[in-house]
Amino acid sequence: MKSDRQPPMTDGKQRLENMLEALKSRGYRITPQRLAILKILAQSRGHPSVESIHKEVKAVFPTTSLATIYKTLTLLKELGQVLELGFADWGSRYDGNRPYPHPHIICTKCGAIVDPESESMSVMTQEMSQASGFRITHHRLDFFGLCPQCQKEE
Amino acid sequence: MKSDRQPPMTDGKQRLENMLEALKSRGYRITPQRLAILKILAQSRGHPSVESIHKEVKAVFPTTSLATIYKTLTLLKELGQVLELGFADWGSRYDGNRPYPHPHIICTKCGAIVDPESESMSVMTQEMSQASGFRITHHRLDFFGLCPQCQKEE
DNA sequence: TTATCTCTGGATAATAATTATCCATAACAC
DNA sequence: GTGTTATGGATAATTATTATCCAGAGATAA
Ligand SMILES: [Mn+2]
Ligand SMILES: [Mn+2]
Ligand SMILES: [Zn+2]
Ligand SMILES: [Zn+2]
Repeated sequence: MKSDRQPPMTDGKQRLENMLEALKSRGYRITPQRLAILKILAQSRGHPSVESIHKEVKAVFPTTSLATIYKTLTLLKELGQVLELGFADWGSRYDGNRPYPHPHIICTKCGAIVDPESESMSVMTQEMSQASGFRITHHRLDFFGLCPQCQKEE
Repeated sequence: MKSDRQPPMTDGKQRLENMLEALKSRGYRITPQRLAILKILAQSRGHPSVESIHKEVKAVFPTTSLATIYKTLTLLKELGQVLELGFADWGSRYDGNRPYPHPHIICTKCGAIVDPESESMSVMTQEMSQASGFRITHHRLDFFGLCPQCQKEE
């Protein structure tokens, strides 16, 4: 009955507050450019790319450099406030709503990335650690395929 | 009872035959350089990098170019004979023994990559497909942490 | 408000893995 | 063996990301 919309852990507002606090509490300045980037990350549900963030920020501050986007993302990564999905073949994508490892489903045609609900990773991590002797710190799980929209257009 | 050694689907010999057949049957030539690369991929269990393959091949054919390694790996990927593990931050690693999606455990300190035994991915894939509406074609699952050796050296 | 001090943004160069290009030559079917 | 054509080697090009540099914005206190 209820939608297939995926509610984040917290709403965008709360996430923005968390990010701002993470910066402020460590003495980082809240500049207009940074604020704009944080807002985009906190509100977006589509795992934006560096380019798309840059485009959005430039709509408000036209002189914004690409380097500023990269710098801010690097900072947020260090503070654990954003999850980077790095890809070998194309640019990275970022999740500011769930800055911790979680599965993703990626459309290989249009590039859409969505967050499925899932829990079973923790048990699997446990098993892996047990069997291999590794002390596992994090993981990355991507599913690839065609989204419903792109299936129609086939 | 049985060892913790990880037996590949087939032994190196058989894998080499499969790869050679995949090339021959489609009209690709078996050059000394290609043969050397295939042997390395078929025998190695450590998910070699382009650089390490290059180094090994050059030991036999000193004039071998890095481009040749890349070309051969691209070809084998197209034929489904090697699995590429692409990383955003460092070079790719390759699995010639299990050229299909399977989990990996990666040491973030020394770069070791091992194949754990695991089955539970297929059920998880099923769930994901069901819940998201995606038609899932493949996946990628990496666990990151410290290998037993690097834990000791901490 | 003003002075001071440091952090940050913008411009641009540098980096590094991978891919593209070019052509002499090795592979292989005949 | 010969002829055709794919392949190897050298090298340039590509592209996402990082490093560098410095003017100026933001914080802070007088
Ligand atoms: Mn996500
Ligand atoms: Mn493997
Ligand atoms: Zn799509
Ligand atoms: Zn290690």
